[in-house]
Amino acid sequence: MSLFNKMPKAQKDRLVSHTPLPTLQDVADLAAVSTATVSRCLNNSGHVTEKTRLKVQQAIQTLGYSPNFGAQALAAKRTNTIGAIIPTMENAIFARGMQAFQETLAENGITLIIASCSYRPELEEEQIRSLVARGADALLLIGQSRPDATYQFLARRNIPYVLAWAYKKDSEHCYIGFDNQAAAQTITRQVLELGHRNLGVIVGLTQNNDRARDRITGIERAIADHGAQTAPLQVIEAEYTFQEGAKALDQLLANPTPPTAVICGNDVLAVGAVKRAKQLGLAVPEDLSITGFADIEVSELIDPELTTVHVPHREMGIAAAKSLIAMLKTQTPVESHLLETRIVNRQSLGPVKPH
Amino acid sequence: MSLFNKMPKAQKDRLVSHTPLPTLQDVADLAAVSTATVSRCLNNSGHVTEKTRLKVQQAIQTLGYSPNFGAQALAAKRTNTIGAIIPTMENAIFARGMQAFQETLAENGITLIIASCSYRPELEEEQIRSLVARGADALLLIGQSRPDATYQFLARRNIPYVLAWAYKKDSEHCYIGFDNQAAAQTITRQVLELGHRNLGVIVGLTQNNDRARDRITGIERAIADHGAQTAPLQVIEAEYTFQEGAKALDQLLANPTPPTAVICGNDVLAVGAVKRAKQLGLAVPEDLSITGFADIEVSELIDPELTTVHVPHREMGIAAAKSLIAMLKTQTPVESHLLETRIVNRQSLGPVKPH
DNA sequence: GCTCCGTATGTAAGCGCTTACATTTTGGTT
DNA sequence: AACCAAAATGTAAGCGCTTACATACGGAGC
Repeated sequence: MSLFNKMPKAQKDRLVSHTPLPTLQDVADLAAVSTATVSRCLNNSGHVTEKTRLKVQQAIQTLGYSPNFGAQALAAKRTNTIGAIIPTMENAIFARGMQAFQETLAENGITLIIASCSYRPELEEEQIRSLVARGADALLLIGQSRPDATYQFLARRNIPYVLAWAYKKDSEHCYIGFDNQAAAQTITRQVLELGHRNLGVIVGLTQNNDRARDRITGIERAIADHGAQTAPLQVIEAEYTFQEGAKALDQLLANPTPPTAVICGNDVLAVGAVKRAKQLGLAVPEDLSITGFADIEVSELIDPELTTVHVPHREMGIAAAKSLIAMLKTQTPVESHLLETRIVNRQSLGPVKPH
Repeated sequence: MSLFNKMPKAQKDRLVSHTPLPTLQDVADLAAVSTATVSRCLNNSGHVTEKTRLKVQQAIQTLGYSPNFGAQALAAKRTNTIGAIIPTMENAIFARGMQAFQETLAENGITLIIASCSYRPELEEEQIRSLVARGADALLLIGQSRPDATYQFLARRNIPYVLAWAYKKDSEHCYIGFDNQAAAQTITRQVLELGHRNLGVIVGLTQNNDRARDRITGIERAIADHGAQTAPLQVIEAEYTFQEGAKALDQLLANPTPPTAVICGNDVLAVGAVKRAKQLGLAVPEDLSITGFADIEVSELIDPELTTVHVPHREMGIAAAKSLIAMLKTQTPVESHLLETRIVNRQSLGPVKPH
């Protein structure tokens, strides 16, 4: 125990460089009102005369008062904070949506806490607990696949959440996203209609990633529906980097009967594959067609530009924010929200080459 | 006033679907110790027997206890939360660094709150206040240019901060970054040494962006130092998108004596310019050399691959996190940290074409 | 001028933790 | 067995807000 700690508070204050911050009480004193009135002004919860409101505002100004977050949270039992746990911030796939999400929250006076889980479910679990412990009033989660215990944890704590970047009809959960399977099915159908009969697939790692799995299902279904004879489908899983996309293409091409079209589960892999194809002297799409998924910026950068599935990233982020805010306000669940995807026809998909 | 609100608490509890969450007191009761002991276990602040620690842990388990954030923050006067305000999450320039930043914070039990300011200083100011009001213990800010009042606000509240993505010697602030000017100067020197005498520059909007300004200064200084006769430097400012980079190149090429080399203030613009050059039928680097800055992923995607300035993004994010944590722990300022950049020679820069 | 009532304001009880200080326990010495 | 310091644990006072309820106020209606 140091001497310092034994000092009376006033003496300490003189030694410590900064004076204590003004409190609600200080504001109330200066404005000659009660703390309750000041609090009412701050949260504009009505029942305050214009005149007193001005007095209080004045006092807040001169003192440079700013509310204490912990006290506010403790007393009000809410933090005006929403958490989001995404696989990674590095991947452009989430960047735009999260940006819109954050902007929308900010417009509503809500702060975003963000955490990433590197596609590792146990880390996600941990981050969920951590964000809740940090006082997140609500959560944005990506996709659906996680243990029941996690959902129970959230229910027990009465924490609203939405599952974004995915959609499922008639679910107990609130989805804000698009139908990965249908979208993949549609673009695959288009590939088939261009005469391709030998398809290759490159997707992200499907373990713990329901979106990637759904996309594969969509591709398979399109092939089954189409009926025309198709060579057995080769599916390669790869991490979300250009390099891995390139490597995956190599694998696909190593096959004695290489595919004439490669459907990729996301733009990053697709763009990596396109680059590799060009390096190998293959013309895209003349020798090899390649499609993407997500329509992120790079898809327009690569030459040839990528034919891909457009996903309304910003719209999704905004919708997720609005839904969460509504849930918080009404304390009741909110309907899922299906967003439309569409195919952007650019240059990387063409008809199959006649022999 | 509804009937509900008049009920005794016990009756309410029976009506409301969820029972109240367990508190520290509940844990203490179950473990048959005092709340102080439980608290000491939670914050492992020593002085607890292994035996009691186990008892407490047990009780926490069975109750599913999790501390109340507000109460903790209020009593401890800290939130274990660090805020970051970056221009945008969409831009890959910050993504990797922020990812590393967040990972490092998480390893140290600290949560990241993130906000973006769209390169608008008044919004940044607002976000700073907002994050502080949300209880951020410390802040990461990008670059240096902001009003004195902002720094005073932080000083008054005793909030440590680092300025990242930039560096300045002998500053009162703590910088964690690299020397934008020196890096730009070095790559420009290399361009000049390859015989180029007519240079063009494409940079981000310099208003409110000291990094962009520093890079221009570096370029100008390299030219001045080099001494050889050089055509007047054309500088175009552009927003951080591929499209704007392309447009800027058009502007540069519209000049009667177009540059033989274009130095770009960042990779996004550079890559946009490369794509445009190819569209115009210019061979890169044979007809036109183009350099970037940042070494983000796309620089390896474009063909030809970009010669650019490598910035240690992850290292910077980690260093920023560590510095902030140290400041929080020691309550004293921390030294600035200069990170090294280096030029990555790839394909987009070549010797000037002889006539 | 008095009553009544709706609205503005005040009072004060927590909210669930942390931590300084007080007290008890432990175990090594004599 | 008595003593004592060190270690473990307990006690209780806040931390700075929100909000249910109590009270004061002021104007309308008589």
